[in-house]
Amino acid sequence: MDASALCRLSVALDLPAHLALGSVLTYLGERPLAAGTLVRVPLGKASHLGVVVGLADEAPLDGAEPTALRPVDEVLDATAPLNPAWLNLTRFAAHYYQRAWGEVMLAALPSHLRRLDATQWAAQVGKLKRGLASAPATPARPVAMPDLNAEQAAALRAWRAEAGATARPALLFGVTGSGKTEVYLRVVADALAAGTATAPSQVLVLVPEINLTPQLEARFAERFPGQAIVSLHSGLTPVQRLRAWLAAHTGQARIVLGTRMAVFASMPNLRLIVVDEEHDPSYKAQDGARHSARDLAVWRAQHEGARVLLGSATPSLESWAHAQNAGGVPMAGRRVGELAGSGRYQLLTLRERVASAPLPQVRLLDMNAPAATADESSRLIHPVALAALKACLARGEQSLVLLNRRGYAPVLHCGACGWKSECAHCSAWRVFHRTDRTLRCHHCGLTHRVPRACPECGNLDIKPLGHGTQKLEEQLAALLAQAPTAHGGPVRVARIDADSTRLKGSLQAQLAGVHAGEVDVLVGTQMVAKGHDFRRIRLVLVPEPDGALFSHDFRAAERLFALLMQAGGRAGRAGPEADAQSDATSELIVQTSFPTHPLFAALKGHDFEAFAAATLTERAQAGLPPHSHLALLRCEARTQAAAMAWLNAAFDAGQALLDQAAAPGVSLCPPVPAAMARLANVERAQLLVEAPRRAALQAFLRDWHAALHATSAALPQEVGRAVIRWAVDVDPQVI
DNA sequence: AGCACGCCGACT
DNA sequence: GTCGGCGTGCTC
Repeated sequence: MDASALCRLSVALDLPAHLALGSVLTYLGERPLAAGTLVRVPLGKASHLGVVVGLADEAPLDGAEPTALRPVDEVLDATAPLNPAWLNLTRFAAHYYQRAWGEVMLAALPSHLRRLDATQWAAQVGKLKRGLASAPATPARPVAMPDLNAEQAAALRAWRAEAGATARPALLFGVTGSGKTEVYLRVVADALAAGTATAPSQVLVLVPEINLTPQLEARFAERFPGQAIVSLHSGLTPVQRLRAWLAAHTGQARIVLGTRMAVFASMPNLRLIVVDEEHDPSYKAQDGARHSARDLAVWRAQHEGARVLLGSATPSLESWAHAQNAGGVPMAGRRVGELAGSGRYQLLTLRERVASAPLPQVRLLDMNAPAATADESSRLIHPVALAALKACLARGEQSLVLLNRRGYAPVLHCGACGWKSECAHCSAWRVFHRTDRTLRCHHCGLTHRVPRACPECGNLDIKPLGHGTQKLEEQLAALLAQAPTAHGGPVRVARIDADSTRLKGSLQAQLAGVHAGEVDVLVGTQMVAKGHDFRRIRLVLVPEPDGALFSHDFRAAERLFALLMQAGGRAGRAGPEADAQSDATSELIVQTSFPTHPLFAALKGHDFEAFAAATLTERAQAGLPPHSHLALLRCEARTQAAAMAWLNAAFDAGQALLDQAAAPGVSLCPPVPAAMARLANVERAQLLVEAPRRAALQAFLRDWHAALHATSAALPQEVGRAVIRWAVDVDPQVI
């Protein structure tokens, strides 16, 4: 082989971040390969999947020049290379979230691809192409579309009024039941119609959870017959995911529907991204590069000439601030979408529920009142709430009781010696599950049979403290046992939570049972509050929301408000299946010991805007997001002392950088143990970084991150050995 | 992270 | 005499 014909290729690989090597290595290629080409390259003994990111120049490599570059093993060229826009997206995400580019790219590719050689890859691609060629082309019949109400039409007009390079991201702010999905369907139809025969448009639709994909996929399939729709989420088998990814990458899939991972789908003709329930915390990844799929969706759309529509009944304060006029100052009393003004985001507003179904009445029950403290059952279910449940039963209506705590009781307690069922591996209680008589840690999975007697003192009288969904289900059944029902039979109480839906398909089956009217009272966790329509439910009861009001987590109230609004929205949604008495008002009952809390006043008025304005003011005063930008440096170690020692060194290194005044306004908080200090026998601590401007935070993180490797190398060996890993979390969800 | 090489106790 | 314990070190 003529050595002069060889070229040096830069190839990004998924290498562990603490490796001093970086993630882009240099290999010899027989010919230049376009950036974005998939290759397999040797590294040590094994062959790894990598992505060509360019030709390496003749300058010396990072660190010592290796004695000999190794040639690439093979080129996976059965498909087009990943396009420059995708490379830019992953590179931006890597920089922004302080991770290696190769790690982000390889995590964004279907994992099954790593196991294929060039021949197997070509076979997969061929299979997909043949499959598509033989699939009967469904004729694209025109589909009957429901009429838009005035607000939906106005929102669509406003959306269409912005076009081209100057179009802003749009925030569709619409109460539950206001018909946001219909607006999504219309803007998707627009985007698909705007494509050309040679480059048919592709659309990406993001949803917060896998559970929501089937119903949305059905809705899109019905509206867009003949258009290839694929789903992309972690519930797929590796091969299914590979196929869906490939369909998106080749441009054959016109609509890609998925969870946060789908924001990285390779889509050569991407024209539109819809982010449904954009406020949902699930969009923020909690492992690897802790990216926000919603934020990346906005960035991606703006850099690929696509448009982006964020939708929510309770937008994130970040998005809400962007949709206000000057500099994020909220403006109360805004009129409908068409008047949406000069924010960074276009605001589209839907205030009315479709078919004018009324919003649920919100009733607060004061749990300090004598009626609520008379006996144990009243402390759980206020007599007024119990009466409302009974009235529902008598009328043959369904009710939903929402408790965000699964299991029977959150902790088991010995009254004699004070023993509690703590987890041996986590700083948490093991939860009492009565159905299988176990104590289970919900964090690490540690499970034991419930002891017959106190393990500390042998006392036989150990008692569950507090209540979870299992106990609530049991107690409601007891409290309602004698209540007359419209169907004449005994009351039917059912429970839907992560425990009852462990088996594949069981959530859908249980939801179907509720829809079929086989359940009178449904007990559930937030799982049932999200996205599922219960047209027969007239009453939603939230017995214990107070925990979130005074949480150390500054976003807890925001999440509670969203959950309560969403829960209330489950009640009495109008629709073709709504029963005859659909004009009857539905009700959201909230039991609280703090009835004067301003959150509840806003809830009563269904007034997200008031809640957002008040919360934004508080955040401004406290210097919290969206008025500032945060990052966390997290450290995991075998001992808390090692984690703290490591973070203290990182703190000093960061402070030294700040003393050079490189990043204006950035400040560091001293390290503290994490809220859950021990998880699965790993001690965790963290250090908060705060900055008034995103750019300053980014500049600081870049320099700091580079310095941290040297900092940790300089620490005493026993600290270094005890540290398991560390990582930066940019824009953390909880601090 | 893998997966080597590398130097000390219980087995056929 | 080997098989294997996992301690350190390297991977373009």
